[in-house]
Amino acid sequence: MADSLHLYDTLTQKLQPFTPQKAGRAGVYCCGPTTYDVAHVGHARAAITPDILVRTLRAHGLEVTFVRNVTDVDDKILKRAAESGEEPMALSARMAALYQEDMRALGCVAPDVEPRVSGHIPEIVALVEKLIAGGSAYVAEVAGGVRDVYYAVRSFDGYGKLSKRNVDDLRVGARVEASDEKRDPLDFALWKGCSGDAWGWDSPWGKGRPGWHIECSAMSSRYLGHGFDVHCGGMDLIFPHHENEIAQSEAAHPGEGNFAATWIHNGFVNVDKEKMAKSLGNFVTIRQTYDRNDPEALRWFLLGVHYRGPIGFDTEKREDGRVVFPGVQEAERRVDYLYTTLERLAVVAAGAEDGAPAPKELAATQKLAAEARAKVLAALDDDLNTPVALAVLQDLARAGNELADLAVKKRKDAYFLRGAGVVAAEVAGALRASCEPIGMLQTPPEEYAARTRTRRLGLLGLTAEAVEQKLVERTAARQAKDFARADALRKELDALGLEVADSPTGTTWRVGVV
RNA sequence: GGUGAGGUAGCCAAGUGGUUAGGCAAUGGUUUGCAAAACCAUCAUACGCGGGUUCGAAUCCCGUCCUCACCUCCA
Repeated sequence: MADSLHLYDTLTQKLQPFTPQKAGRAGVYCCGPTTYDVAHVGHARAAITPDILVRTLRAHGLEVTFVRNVTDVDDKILKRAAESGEEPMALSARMAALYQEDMRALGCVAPDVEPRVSGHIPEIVALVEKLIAGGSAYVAEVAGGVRDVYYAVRSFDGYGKLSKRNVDDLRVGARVEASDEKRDPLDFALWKGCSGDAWGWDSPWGKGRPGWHIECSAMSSRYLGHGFDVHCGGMDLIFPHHENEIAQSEAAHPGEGNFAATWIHNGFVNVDKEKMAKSLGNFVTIRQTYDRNDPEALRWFLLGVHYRGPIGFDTEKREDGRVVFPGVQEAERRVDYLYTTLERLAVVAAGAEDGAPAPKELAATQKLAAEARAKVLAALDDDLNTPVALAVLQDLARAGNELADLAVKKRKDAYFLRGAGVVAAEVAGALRASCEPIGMLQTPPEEYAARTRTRRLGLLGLTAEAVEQKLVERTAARQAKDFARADALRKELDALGLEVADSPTGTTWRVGVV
């Protein structure tokens, strides 16, 4: 596989063939959340990108160690906790749990290791000591006997190589804070000292907290070693976060090569062409989308655009005041389509007979099914091109529906149905197998149908019983050939957002995407 | 100012030298007691603008306009 997967590497700014550092294995590190608030859609995108990468690597048979950290010690956490009177670690733990829940619902594979800063203070302290000993960092006295430790940016020759900046440019346009403690305005904190009663840990420099950046150097090294395969994160982390990680890690491992072999960075989620961000106040939380739409719809929505490009997230305010997310709604209809296709195929597949020959007119469909997973993997090999992967799935699903339509048309042709059933099973299997590398369709169809029905009925303020009652009435009217009455009832249900379908085998209903 | 990412048909979005995705919307059709869903067809000789290279350019080169992001916390 090593030569089929190509990833765009931020460091070299080129599409690079992926070659594992250790044969048969891959180490992936992803910058996880700082746990001071609930995650928004931008965080979902940042999580789903490494998810696709890890799935792709595993689909190729590599043994992947996926590390995603939790930054549970940070000034923002301290500030937020102080506002509400909550203990900082309690806030962190609460937000970390919500984050994990959000990502699990999104269908993201769980990290193999999910290290927290609070559990790795000794590793961080050791790394800072090493940097001081190597001349890359220095201790600075702050008022009141408190001591900080700073990284001396100019001591590292490669500084700026990831973000394509040079230190002098930075200096000119710098809005970097100069302070008395820093020898150079560009220097950044490795350890921030604090007084006795403040939130902190003991260290050789007195009580304090780790600076931002150092935790990722310490924890990635602990679990993946220096020079692991892929480091992921949002594009806004390139500078300064990842630049600083490189400086710290490479200074601590002189002569051991690059900190990470490949850097991939996902683009932003935009609202009105502007980056979704806490500071702009234009963010929508992941849970807000889950309230309205299925988590799998959000996944489909996010995969519809290549990870490096911007993706627009629209919100629309309806007359009744409710806010909807048109893009995610559209995605939910697509997800419905896929699950419905699986259900239809299952019906046809139930009529399969072992060894029955596949009908000639389904030869092209069989071919599509046989090739689908390989096509999805080929798309993912091309720098995780998920939009192309989705197109493959839709082509296959269309073929599946064509088959199901044909089976209805030929419902009296027992010979055809036995063979078509075999093909239907092939298509359904291919659909599932092709969805697996992108984490779609991982729920049994009936479970998906049940959970979306429940959610949508709730949004509409309806109960299944009320709907069923209307349908009983309508069925009676239809049997009495009172079509005027039947249509009136249909109209009524339709206005409520319900889709009623009459078929030879009876009437079914579903709630449309709301 | 420095650095980076983008501008593709009504909308979203793949495509990086020659047969080019996929989705949404719209219109027509198959099906249906009527519908919905599904399927078929059309919309699609589109690629910010101006030059150039080439037998041939959305794709390469030069110039130019516009948008966004990072340079401060940020996924």
